[in-house]
Amino acid sequence: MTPQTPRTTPHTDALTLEVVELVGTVVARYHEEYEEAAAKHSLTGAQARVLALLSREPMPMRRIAQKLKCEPSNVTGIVDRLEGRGLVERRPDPDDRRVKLAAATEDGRETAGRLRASLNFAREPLAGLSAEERTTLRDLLRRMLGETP
Amino acid sequence: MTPQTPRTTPHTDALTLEVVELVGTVVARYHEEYEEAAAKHSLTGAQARVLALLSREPMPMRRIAQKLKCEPSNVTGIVDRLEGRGLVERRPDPDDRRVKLAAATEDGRETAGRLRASLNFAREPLAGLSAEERTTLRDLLRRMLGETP
DNA sequence: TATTGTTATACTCTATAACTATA
DNA sequence: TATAGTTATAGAGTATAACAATA
Repeated sequence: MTPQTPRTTPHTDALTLEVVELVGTVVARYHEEYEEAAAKHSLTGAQARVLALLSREPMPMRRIAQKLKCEPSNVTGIVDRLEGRGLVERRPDPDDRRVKLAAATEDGRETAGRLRASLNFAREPLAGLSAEERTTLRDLLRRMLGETP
Repeated sequence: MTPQTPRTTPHTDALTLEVVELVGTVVARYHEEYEEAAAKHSLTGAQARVLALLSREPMPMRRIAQKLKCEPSNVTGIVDRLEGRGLVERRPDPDDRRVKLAAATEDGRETAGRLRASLNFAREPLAGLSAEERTTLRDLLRRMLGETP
Protein backbone atom coordinates (compact mmCIF):
# COMPACT_ATOMS: atom_id res chain seq x y z
CA MET A 1 0.00 0.00 0.00
CA THR A 2 1.06 3.56 -0.78
CA PRO A 3 4.04 2.37 -2.84
CA GLN A 4 4.82 5.92 -3.96
CA THR A 5 6.40 6.63 -0.58
CA PRO A 6 10.14 7.08 -1.18
CA ARG A 7 12.08 4.61 0.97
CA THR A 8 15.27 6.67 0.88
CA THR A 9 13.78 9.49 2.99
CA PRO A 10 11.34 7.70 5.26
CA HIS A 11 11.13 10.62 7.68
CA THR A 12 10.00 13.26 5.21
CA ASP A 13 6.89 11.63 3.73
CA ALA A 14 3.50 13.20 4.40
CA LEU A 15 2.50 10.61 6.98
CA THR A 16 5.65 11.05 9.04
CA LEU A 17 5.38 14.82 8.85
CA GLU A 18 1.84 14.57 10.17
CA VAL A 19 2.93 12.37 13.07
CA VAL A 20 5.78 14.78 13.78
CA GLU A 21 3.30 17.63 13.92
CA LEU A 22 0.99 15.66 16.20
CA VAL A 23 3.87 14.88 18.53
CA GLY A 24 4.69 18.59 18.52
CA THR A 25 1.11 19.36 19.53
CA VAL A 26 1.23 16.79 22.32
CA VAL A 27 4.48 18.31 23.56
CA ALA A 28 3.06 21.84 23.48
CA ARG A 29 -0.12 20.87 25.29
CA TYR A 30 1.77 18.82 27.87
CA HIS A 31 3.98 21.78 28.68
CA GLU A 32 1.14 24.27 28.89
CA GLU A 33 -0.71 22.06 31.32
CA TYR A 34 2.38 21.36 33.38
CA GLU A 35 3.20 25.05 33.79
CA GLU A 36 -0.44 25.79 34.53
CA ALA A 37 -0.62 23.10 37.21
CA ALA A 38 2.64 24.35 38.74
CA ALA A 39 1.40 27.95 38.74
CA LYS A 40 -1.73 26.91 40.62
CA HIS A 41 0.60 25.93 43.45
CA SER A 42 2.65 29.12 43.02
CA LEU A 43 5.55 27.14 41.62
CA THR A 44 7.57 27.69 38.46
CA GLY A 45 8.08 24.77 36.10
CA ALA A 46 11.63 24.21 37.31
CA GLN A 47 10.58 24.34 40.97
CA ALA A 48 7.78 21.85 40.31
CA ARG A 49 10.18 19.46 38.58
CA VAL A 50 12.69 19.61 41.45
CA LEU A 51 9.96 19.18 44.06
CA ALA A 52 8.55 16.17 42.19
CA LEU A 53 12.05 14.70 42.07
CA LEU A 54 12.72 15.22 45.78
CA SER A 55 9.30 13.97 46.83
CA ARG A 56 10.44 10.52 45.71
CA GLU A 57 13.84 10.51 47.43
CA PRO A 58 16.42 12.92 48.88
CA MET A 59 19.21 13.72 46.48
CA PRO A 60 22.58 15.56 46.36
CA MET A 61 22.43 18.98 44.70
CA ARG A 62 24.71 17.73 41.94
CA ARG A 63 22.35 14.91 41.05
CA ILE A 64 19.41 17.30 40.74
CA ALA A 65 21.40 19.27 38.18
CA GLN A 66 22.05 16.07 36.22
CA LYS A 67 18.35 15.21 36.26
CA LEU A 68 17.41 18.72 35.13
CA LYS A 69 20.24 18.80 32.61
CA CYS A 70 21.39 22.19 33.84
CA GLU A 71 24.43 23.59 35.63
CA PRO A 72 24.77 22.82 39.36
CA SER A 73 24.90 26.52 40.18
CA ASN A 74 21.31 26.91 39.03
CA VAL A 75 20.07 24.29 41.47
CA THR A 76 21.28 26.38 44.40
CA GLY A 77 18.74 29.11 43.61
CA ILE A 78 15.86 26.77 42.86
CA VAL A 79 16.35 24.82 46.08
CA ASP A 80 16.85 28.13 47.96
CA ARG A 81 13.40 29.26 46.89
CA LEU A 82 11.75 25.93 47.66
CA GLU A 83 13.50 25.89 51.04
CA GLY A 84 12.35 29.46 51.71
CA ARG A 85 8.79 28.22 51.38
CA GLY A 86 9.35 25.25 53.63
CA LEU A 87 8.83 22.68 50.89
CA VAL A 88 12.41 21.40 50.87
CA GLU A 89 15.31 21.21 53.32
CA ARG A 90 19.05 20.65 53.06
CA ARG A 91 20.61 17.86 55.12
CA PRO A 92 24.25 16.91 55.58
CA ASP A 93 25.43 13.68 53.98
CA PRO A 94 26.92 11.47 56.72
CA ASP A 95 29.32 9.85 54.24
CA ASP A 96 30.73 12.98 52.57
CA ARG A 97 30.73 16.32 54.30
CA ARG A 98 30.99 18.16 51.00
CA VAL A 99 27.59 16.86 49.92
CA LYS A 100 24.25 18.40 50.83
CA LEU A 101 21.19 16.21 50.46
CA ALA A 102 18.07 18.09 49.38
CA ALA A 103 14.89 16.49 50.70
CA ALA A 104 11.20 17.34 50.48
CA THR A 105 9.56 18.24 53.78
CA GLU A 106 6.18 16.82 54.78
CA ASP A 107 4.63 19.98 53.37
CA GLY A 108 6.65 19.55 50.19
CA ARG A 109 5.52 15.96 49.71
CA GLU A 110 1.91 17.06 50.17
CA THR A 111 2.28 19.80 47.58
CA ALA A 112 4.01 17.38 45.20
CA GLY A 113 1.14 14.95 45.66
CA ARG A 114 -1.49 17.56 44.86
CA LEU A 115 0.57 18.68 41.88
CA ARG A 116 0.79 15.15 40.51
CA ALA A 117 -2.95 14.65 40.99
CA SER A 118 -3.74 17.77 39.00
CA LEU A 119 -1.28 16.63 36.33
CA ASN A 120 -2.92 13.25 36.03
CA PHE A 121 -6.18 15.05 35.50
CA ALA A 122 -4.52 17.17 32.86
CA ARG A 123 -3.33 14.02 31.10
CA GLU A 124 -6.81 12.55 31.13
CA PRO A 125 -7.13 12.60 27.32
CA LEU A 126 -5.76 9.07 27.52
CA ALA A 127 -9.04 8.02 29.13
CA GLY A 128 -10.63 8.34 25.69
CA LEU A 129 -8.65 5.34 24.49
CA SER A 130 -9.55 1.72 25.21
CA ALA A 131 -7.16 -0.53 27.10
CA GLU A 132 -6.19 -2.20 23.85
CA GLU A 133 -5.48 1.13 22.19
CA ARG A 134 -3.41 2.28 25.13
CA THR A 135 -1.39 -0.92 24.87
CA THR A 136 -0.77 -0.25 21.18
CA LEU A 137 0.18 3.35 21.93
CA ARG A 138 2.52 2.21 24.69
CA ASP A 139 4.29 -0.22 22.37
CA LEU A 140 4.63 2.33 19.57
CA LEU A 141 5.98 4.98 21.95
CA ARG A 142 8.43 2.46 23.39
CA ARG A 143 9.72 1.62 19.94
CA MET A 144 9.86 5.29 19.02
CA LEU A 145 12.03 5.88 22.09
CA GLY A 146 14.38 3.09 21.10
CA GLU A 147 13.31 0.75 23.88
CA THR A 148 13.23 -2.62 22.15
CA PRO A 149 12.46 -5.16 24.83
CA MET B 1 -10.78 -8.19 28.84
CA THR B 2 -8.95 -7.00 31.98
CA PRO B 3 -12.22 -6.52 33.85
CA GLN B 4 -10.38 -5.70 37.08
CA THR B 5 -9.59 -2.23 35.72
CA PRO B 6 -11.76 0.19 37.71
CA ARG B 7 -13.89 2.17 35.29
CA THR B 8 -14.30 5.05 37.71
CA THR B 9 -10.61 6.01 37.54
CA PRO B 10 -9.57 4.98 34.06
CA HIS B 11 -6.53 7.27 34.06
CA THR B 12 -4.76 5.81 37.09
CA ASP B 13 -4.35 2.18 36.10
CA ALA B 14 -0.86 0.82 35.54
CA LEU B 15 -1.13 0.83 31.77
CA THR B 16 -2.21 4.46 31.58
CA LEU B 17 0.49 5.50 34.04
CA GLU B 18 3.05 3.80 31.84
CA VAL B 19 1.78 5.61 28.76
CA VAL B 20 1.79 8.90 30.69
CA GLU B 21 5.41 8.27 31.63
CA LEU B 22 6.31 7.45 28.03
CA VAL B 23 4.62 10.63 26.83
CA GLY B 24 6.63 12.51 29.46
CA THR B 25 9.81 10.97 28.08
CA VAL B 26 8.87 11.92 24.53
CA VAL B 27 8.17 15.47 25.68
CA ALA B 28 11.50 15.71 27.51
CA ARG B 29 13.50 14.34 24.59
CA TYR B 30 11.67 16.52 22.09
CA HIS B 31 12.49 19.61 24.11
CA GLU B 32 16.13 18.72 24.61
CA GLU B 33 16.60 18.20 20.91
CA TYR B 34 14.71 21.37 20.02
CA GLU B 35 16.84 23.51 22.32
CA GLU B 36 19.96 21.78 21.06
CA ALA B 37 19.05 22.41 17.42
CA ALA B 38 18.25 26.06 18.21
CA ALA B 39 21.55 26.50 20.07
CA LYS B 40 23.44 25.21 17.05
CA HIS B 41 22.10 28.26 15.22
CA SER B 42 22.86 30.52 18.21
CA LEU B 43 19.15 30.87 18.92
CA THR B 44 17.24 30.39 22.16
CA GLY B 45 14.15 28.19 22.13
CA ALA B 46 11.81 31.18 22.14
CA GLN B 47 13.71 32.87 19.31
CA ALA B 48 13.62 29.66 17.26
CA ARG B 49 9.87 29.34 17.78
CA VAL B 50 9.21 32.93 16.70
CA LEU B 51 11.50 32.61 13.69
CA ALA B 52 9.77 29.38 12.63
CA LEU B 53 6.43 31.15 12.98
CA LEU B 54 7.48 34.18 10.92
CA SER B 55 9.17 32.09 8.24
CA ARG B 56 5.71 30.91 7.25
CA GLU B 57 4.01 34.32 7.18
CA PRO B 58 4.41 37.86 8.55
CA MET B 59 2.42 38.48 11.68
CA PRO B 60 1.44 41.34 14.05
CA MET B 61 3.37 41.41 17.31
CA ARG B 62 0.17 40.72 19.21
CA ARG B 63 -0.50 37.54 17.27
CA ILE B 64 2.99 36.21 18.00
CA ALA B 65 2.24 36.61 21.70
CA GLN B 66 -0.98 34.64 21.27
CA LYS B 67 0.85 31.85 19.46
CA LEU B 68 3.55 31.74 22.14
CA LYS B 69 0.96 32.09 24.92
CA CYS B 70 2.92 34.85 26.57
CA GLU B 71 2.44 38.58 27.22
CA PRO B 72 2.85 40.91 24.22
CA SER B 73 5.54 42.87 26.05
CA ASN B 74 7.83 39.83 25.91
CA VAL B 75 7.59 39.61 22.15
CA THR B 76 9.15 43.05 21.82
CA GLY B 77 12.45 41.81 23.23
CA ILE B 78 12.50 38.52 21.33
CA VAL B 79 11.83 40.24 18.00
CA ASP B 80 14.35 42.96 18.94
CA ARG B 81 17.07 40.34 19.25
CA LEU B 82 16.08 38.55 16.04
CA GLU B 83 15.96 41.89 14.25
CA GLY B 84 19.37 42.82 15.64
CA ARG B 85 20.75 39.74 13.89
CA GLY B 86 19.01 40.53 10.61
CA LEU B 87 16.75 37.48 10.75
CA VAL B 88 13.51 39.44 11.15
CA GLU B 89 12.24 42.91 10.29
CA ARG B 90 9.32 45.08 11.38
CA ARG B 91 7.01 46.48 8.71
CA PRO B 92 4.09 48.88 9.01
CA ASP B 93 0.60 47.47 8.50
CA PRO B 94 -1.07 49.44 5.67
CA ASP B 95 -4.51 48.89 7.19
CA ASP B 96 -3.79 49.89 10.80
CA ARG B 97 -0.97 52.22 11.72
CA ARG B 98 -0.90 50.92 15.29
CA VAL B 99 0.14 47.47 14.08
CA LYS B 100 3.68 46.35 13.28
CA LEU B 101 4.05 43.29 11.13
CA ALA B 102 7.04 41.13 12.02
CA ALA B 103 8.44 39.27 8.99
CA ALA B 104 11.37 36.92 8.45
CA THR B 105 14.09 38.26 6.15
CA GLU B 106 15.62 36.11 3.42
CA ASP B 107 18.40 35.27 5.86
CA GLY B 108 15.79 34.45 8.50
CA ARG B 109 13.92 32.09 6.19
CA GLU B 110 17.17 30.32 5.37
CA THR B 111 18.03 29.89 9.03
CA ALA B 112 14.52 28.66 9.77
CA GLY B 113 14.85 26.14 6.94
CA ARG B 114 18.13 24.77 8.26
CA LEU B 115 16.65 24.65 11.74
CA ARG B 116 13.67 22.65 10.55
CA ALA B 117 15.91 20.24 8.66
CA SER B 118 17.97 19.54 11.76
CA LEU B 119 14.77 19.09 13.73
CA ASN B 120 13.46 16.54 11.26
CA PHE B 121 16.69 14.68 11.72
CA ALA B 122 16.24 14.85 15.47
CA ARG B 123 12.76 13.39 15.10
CA GLU B 124 14.07 10.52 13.02
CA PRO B 125 13.11 7.87 15.60
CA LEU B 126 9.86 7.67 13.67
CA ALA B 127 11.80 6.07 10.84
CA GLY B 128 11.97 2.91 12.93
CA LEU B 129 8.23 2.43 12.51
CA SER B 130 6.57 0.98 9.44
CA ALA B 131 4.04 2.99 7.44
CA GLU B 132 1.23 1.01 8.99
CA GLU B 133 2.53 1.61 12.49
CA ARG B 134 2.91 5.31 11.80
CA THR B 135 -0.69 5.38 10.62
CA THR B 136 -1.81 3.70 13.82
CA LEU B 137 0.28 6.11 15.89
CA ARG B 138 -1.17 9.06 13.98
CA ASP B 139 -4.74 7.92 14.64
CA LEU B 140 -4.10 7.30 18.33
CA LEU B 141 -2.42 10.68 18.77
CA ARG B 142 -5.28 12.36 16.96
CA ARG B 143 -7.82 10.77 19.26
CA MET B 144 -5.67 11.60 22.29
CA LEU B 145 -5.73 15.23 21.20
CA GLY B 146 -9.47 15.19 20.85
CA GLU B 147 -9.45 15.43 17.07
CA THR B 148 -12.25 13.09 16.02
CA PRO B 149 -12.55 13.44 12.26
C1' DT C 1 -12.74 54.76 25.01
C1' DA C 2 -10.31 50.72 23.35
C1' DT C 3 -6.32 48.67 21.15
C1' DT C 4 -1.26 48.07 19.58
C1' DG C 5 3.17 48.12 20.65
C1' DT C 6 6.55 49.69 23.75
C1' DT C 7 8.97 50.85 28.06
C1' DA C 8 10.11 50.13 32.94
C1' DT C 9 10.45 46.98 36.63
C1' DA C 10 11.12 42.83 39.09
C1' DC C 11 11.67 37.86 39.32
C1' DT C 12 13.23 33.40 37.65
C1' DC C 13 16.12 30.43 34.94
C1' DT C 14 20.35 29.85 32.54
C1' DA C 15 25.57 29.35 31.72
C1' DT C 16 30.23 30.75 33.05
C1' DA C 17 33.82 31.57 36.16
C1' DA C 18 35.79 32.03 40.63
C1' DC C 19 35.58 30.78 45.41
C1' DT C 20 35.19 27.41 49.94
C1' DA C 21 35.27 23.36 52.15
C1' DT C 22 35.95 19.12 51.96
C1' DA C 23 38.04 14.64 49.86
C1' DT D 1 44.65 17.59 42.97
C1' DA D 2 39.91 16.87 42.37
C1' DT D 3 35.02 17.31 43.74
C1' DA D 4 30.49 19.45 45.90
C1' DG D 5 28.22 23.37 46.65
C1' DT D 6 28.08 28.23 46.51
C1' DT D 7 28.60 33.02 44.97
C1' DA D 8 28.94 36.61 41.45
C1' DT D 9 27.76 38.06 37.07
C1' DA D 10 25.41 38.65 32.79
C1' DG D 11 21.84 37.43 29.43
C1' DA D 12 17.29 35.85 28.34
C1' DG D 13 12.34 34.87 29.24
C1' DT D 14 8.36 36.02 31.95
C1' DA D 15 4.38 38.91 34.01
C1' DT D 16 2.69 43.38 35.50
C1' DA D 17 1.82 48.11 35.07
C1' DA D 18 2.08 52.46 32.77
C1' DC D 19 2.68 54.95 28.49
C1' DA D 20 2.32 56.92 23.40
C1' DA D 21 0.19 56.51 19.05
C1' DT D 22 -3.70 55.21 16.67
C1' DA D 23 -8.38 53.45 16.08
